[in-house]
Amino acid sequence: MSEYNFVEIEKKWQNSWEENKLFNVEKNDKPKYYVLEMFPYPSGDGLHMGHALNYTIGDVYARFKLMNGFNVLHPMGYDALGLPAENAAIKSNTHPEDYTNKSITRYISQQKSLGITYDWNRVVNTASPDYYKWDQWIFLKMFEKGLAYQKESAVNWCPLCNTVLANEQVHDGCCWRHEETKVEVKHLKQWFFKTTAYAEELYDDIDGLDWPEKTKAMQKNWIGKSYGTEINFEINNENWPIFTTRPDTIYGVTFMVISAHHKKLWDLVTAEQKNAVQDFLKQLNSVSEKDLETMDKLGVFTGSYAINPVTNEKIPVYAGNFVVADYGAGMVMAVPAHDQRDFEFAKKYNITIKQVIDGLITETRAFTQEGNLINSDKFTGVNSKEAISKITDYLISEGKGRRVVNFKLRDWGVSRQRYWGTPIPIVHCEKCGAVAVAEKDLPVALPREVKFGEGNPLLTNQDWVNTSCPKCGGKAKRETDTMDTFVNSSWYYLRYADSKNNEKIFDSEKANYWCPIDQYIGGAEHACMHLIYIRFYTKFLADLGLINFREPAKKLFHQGMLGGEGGIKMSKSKGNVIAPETVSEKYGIDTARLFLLSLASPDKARDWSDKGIQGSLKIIMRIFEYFEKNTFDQNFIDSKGIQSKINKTIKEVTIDIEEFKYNLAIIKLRQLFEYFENQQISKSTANNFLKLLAPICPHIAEELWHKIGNKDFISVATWPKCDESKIDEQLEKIEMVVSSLRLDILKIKELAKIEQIKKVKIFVAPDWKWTALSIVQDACKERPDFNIAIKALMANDEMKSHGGEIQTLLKTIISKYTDFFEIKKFDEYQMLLDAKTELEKEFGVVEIIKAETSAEAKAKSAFPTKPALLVE
RNA sequence: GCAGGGGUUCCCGAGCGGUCAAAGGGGCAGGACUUAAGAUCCUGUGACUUAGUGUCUUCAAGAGUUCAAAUCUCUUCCCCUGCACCA
Repeated sequence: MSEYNFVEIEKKWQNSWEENKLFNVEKNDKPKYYVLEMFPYPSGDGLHMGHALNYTIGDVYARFKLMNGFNVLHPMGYDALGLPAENAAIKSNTHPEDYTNKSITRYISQQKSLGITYDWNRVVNTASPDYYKWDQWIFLKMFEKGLAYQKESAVNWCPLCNTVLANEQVHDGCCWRHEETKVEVKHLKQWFFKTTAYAEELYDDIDGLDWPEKTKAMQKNWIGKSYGTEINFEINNENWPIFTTRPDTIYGVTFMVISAHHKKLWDLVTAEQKNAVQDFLKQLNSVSEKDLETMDKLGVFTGSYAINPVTNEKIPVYAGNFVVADYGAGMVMAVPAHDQRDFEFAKKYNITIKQVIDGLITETRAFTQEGNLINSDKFTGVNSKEAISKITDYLISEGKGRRVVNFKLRDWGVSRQRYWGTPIPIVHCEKCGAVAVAEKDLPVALPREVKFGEGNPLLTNQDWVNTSCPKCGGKAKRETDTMDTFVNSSWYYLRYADSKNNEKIFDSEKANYWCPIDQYIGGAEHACMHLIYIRFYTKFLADLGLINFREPAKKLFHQGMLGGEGGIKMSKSKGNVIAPETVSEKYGIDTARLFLLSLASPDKARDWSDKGIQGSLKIIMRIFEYFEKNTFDQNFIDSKGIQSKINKTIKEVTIDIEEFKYNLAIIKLRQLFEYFENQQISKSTANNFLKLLAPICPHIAEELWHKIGNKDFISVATWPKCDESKIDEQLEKIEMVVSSLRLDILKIKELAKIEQIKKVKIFVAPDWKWTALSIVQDACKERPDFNIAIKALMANDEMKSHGGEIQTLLKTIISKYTDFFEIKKFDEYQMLLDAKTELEKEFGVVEIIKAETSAEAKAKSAFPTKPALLVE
């Protein structure tokens, strides 16, 4: 008997699948299905088990759909541009291109050993000019339509590196390379994509998506549609329209707060306040809103005053760290009496708190609920909810306000002052300004020769920077900002449809055939950013007429995170990263797949465990041995039990996999296997079992499939169909009854020291529903039994104390709930008759005795919820 | 801080109003097999109790709705994810 040599088996089938091009797809007559896992950033650390889990979840689904007769597109690619490659260049003097290529090579070899159904002909690599050429092409289209534009915006700046820092590179307000150097906030002219142009559609289309509800909720909150009023405040004779959802509190505005990152902040700062504001800004050493929000709410007076449009009061304007620069006007009207944040700010800086809604304001809490207006001139007495529209109407009639719909979503800042990104195809000409590079001149390729570590690397290659203007031919410089890497991942799924096209971004017909993605799989951490950008791009490309759909992914699934041994987060620094190759060598990748998927529902977090995987190996070895030991005959007739069990399993596993409940599918497969493990099964049942196993453990399924004489590949075999007529729930119940009776009999035999069983008598009350009722009725007449009866039926102690009046109630309850409690006892009686033969095989004579009346049933036992047994 | 999602028995995790002392796995304990170890198989694994059974205590904590709550509602505590230059 050969042993389970998983390394050899897995290699063999992986090669065989590749040689036979099993997973390379083209358009055909079958319905298409596009399964996509979010592509990885090829990090130098290589793939870890968490990636493997993600791809395996997708792979099981792709294999399942493939076997269900779909033409399945399941591609893989690399989101290869990004910060880590550049950090490696700075820290270890490796060129980002080399770092990336090395990482990709490693990723591919690791992924191939996972046995995944990727179509390796369609790989995309975003760092390749063949790919990012089309990122640049899209940029030009956006520029043409006015959706790509420049404006000033704040960045983290390290004066020592002389460069912009990513939020990630700022640690506690200091530079990642210079721990003593405080990061400064600087304003630079940067490129933006006008995502807000699609805000309404992005928001409205969420409802139509078959995505997790929580993700949809997060996107809605992120886009943040709100109806409000824009009110004109005058500051230094200039009009500032301020957005608010609470115009009802306009009479209570006692100060204004402008974002500390606002581009017009300095217009408001007076000479006397200059130093104070400068000092304040120095305290802000990150542009990350996360940092700002967790910091104390700080502010400083700018020296300017705004005029309240309804009261004409002069109110001070503060600069604050908790106001978002790009939302609304980047300034808020503060009503400390009725907003908690404003309240705390006012307390801190001793600003007047003016109450305008009747309600309780304490030392620590503002009154933020609904109420009647006070101190509000002609609106005094109006309910605050009504006042929202009344005051808005008034402001409109005075020409001091208007109704607006506001979105929290902001335009997407795509500029990065870094090397390893897609160059922005713009040339700055002294005369013509920002000019688009001609389409025919794309791609604007990254020059290899640059210096890292100080300033923007692209600026260090003057040959590349200096060019001529595409418009006037005069002297010009290239844009040295590159694009955010989210740009690359916003349309990659379309490129897979036609990944090698040199003429076009993709062939529309191909994209429309394969896309949108039917099932997208990736981490929940992308709920807001990536998953909004990809939707934005899809809508834009649809508007260009390139595709005929407006949403990228029909269905979305978030896999859970994989933690390290003992629940500790897997990380390089903790040294607990599990590499898939180590695992495949030790246990085989099928075992690893089975283990990872059996641990938890795919959307839940789970932890790696070296011990746990042994359990998975065990069951795989048992399956292997079972198929080694047995032969499978086409003409063998399965027992009714096996027929029922296999069909039920087919039915349930099909649903479980469809719904991503792989862990439950595995439990059912194990139970099926354990059921037939010591029996003979037919060839077709053996085939069906292996088919059910194939998506989860494809290699061993393929191996055993061939071993039992099949010639084609199980990976592309047809998924088994459930024959409902073979499912016999009654039979399964009987089996349970038989096995529990059997154990009971054996136990009695042992206890009673019976050498040889001569006869088994089983007593049952036939019409249990009726018997129970009559027992209760009897019991109700005589107090002593009353409690027993009621307790047994209702298990409700409260009932005891209410005495006789309860009888009527009981009857109702019993007739209503008897089904839950008692009716199955009658079923058991029927089953017993069926089970009789089964038991006789083992114990000789078995007699089933019906207790004819309730009195007789009572006599056998006070409350026999199980058949009474008498063994002689 | 804001937004979203969670806390289930020794551990990991199913369950998401009645058949729930709660699937499955792991661990642990006992038994079978073995010279022994390993592997494998069987049994047990909240407490007390019975031949079958029953009673009590459990699903983060507290309160509530219901004849009935792990499951529904509210409050509190803790954990995870995201917060726009990590991808």
